[in-house]
Amino acid sequence: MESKDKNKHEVVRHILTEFLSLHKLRATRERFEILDAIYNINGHFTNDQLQDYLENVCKFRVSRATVYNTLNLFMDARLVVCHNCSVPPQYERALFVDPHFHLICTECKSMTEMKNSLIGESLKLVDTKRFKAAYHMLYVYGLCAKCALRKKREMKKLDKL
Amino acid sequence: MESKDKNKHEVVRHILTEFLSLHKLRATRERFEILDAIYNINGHFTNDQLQDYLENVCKFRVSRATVYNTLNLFMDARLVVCHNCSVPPQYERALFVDPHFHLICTECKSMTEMKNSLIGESLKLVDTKRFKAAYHMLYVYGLCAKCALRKKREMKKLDKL
DNA sequence: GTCAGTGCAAACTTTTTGCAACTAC
DNA sequence: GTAGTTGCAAAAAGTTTGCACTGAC
Repeated sequence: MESKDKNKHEVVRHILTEFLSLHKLRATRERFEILDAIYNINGHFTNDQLQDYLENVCKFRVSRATVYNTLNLFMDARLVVCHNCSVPPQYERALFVDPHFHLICTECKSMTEMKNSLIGESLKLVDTKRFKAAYHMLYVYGLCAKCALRKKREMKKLDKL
Repeated sequence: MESKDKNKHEVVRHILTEFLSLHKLRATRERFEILDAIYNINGHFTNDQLQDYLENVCKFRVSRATVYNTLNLFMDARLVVCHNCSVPPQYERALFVDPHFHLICTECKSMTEMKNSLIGESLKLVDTKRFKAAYHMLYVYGLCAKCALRKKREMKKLDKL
């Protein structure tokens, strides 16, 4: 593990420790193992994929319910964000990621990232009296290259009928 | 019904007719009743709420499966958009709505709208070669006023322990 | 007349819950 | 020791599917 990565893990573990202590919750091994796993995975993952990763890569068994519970806890702690655009939902770490938004294909439901630095500024306009904004998600829906091509072909076929 | 509203319904019915004909799908009564209902409802609605509205307000019985099927069809036709941020997902008409984005409370999951005219411009930058952008959704997560107050009180309570 | 679309119920997937056992504090 | 947390299995919630019937073309 690189020293930069080691530091990343230390930072998020510290945030979790603080959060647990502030909310009078317990520092269980499960919570820290799951946190480590999440900050080792690059990109998006589902509940199931996280459980598989824990079992196969980290050699750490957890129950499905605990993964659910822990992901919810981490979302409260702002350590993880959830993308509900697909079923099952996909999760992603909230810290140590470059600002980006998501391109979602309305056909195949695939989700890809695109780097972004523009939106953040506009959001400062959000009324802070009636709503305390913490973070935002921008989803751009459309067609990925593959599906756009396939759809074009299907349309041509229909025309010929 | 106002003449503006009547026109709105005619426009979306026409779009649906075109879409169905293009895709060799059938113009069933169900599809048009559901379309009318959607463009009468203001704001967001769930599958269930739509079915209730159809039954109680429109006096038109449809099966749950048909509501699911039809909403999926309307999403393909870009007549409806879906917000998956909550379970069950909420739908909203895609046309005849002012540009807006959504404020989602991470505590109570409530979703409110905020008018917006800024984001659209930035999106023109999305690479059109690899992804054909059609529309976008911006979700701002945070705390609604009610939950922010409640959380603040809870924190104070914890401090006293 | 044909076959896409619908209604209904059953099946399936995903998430939550209840309870006994465990363990952080 | 107490009570929060976990694992497991059962239940609940949400969505899809199979099949017989209906109705658009």
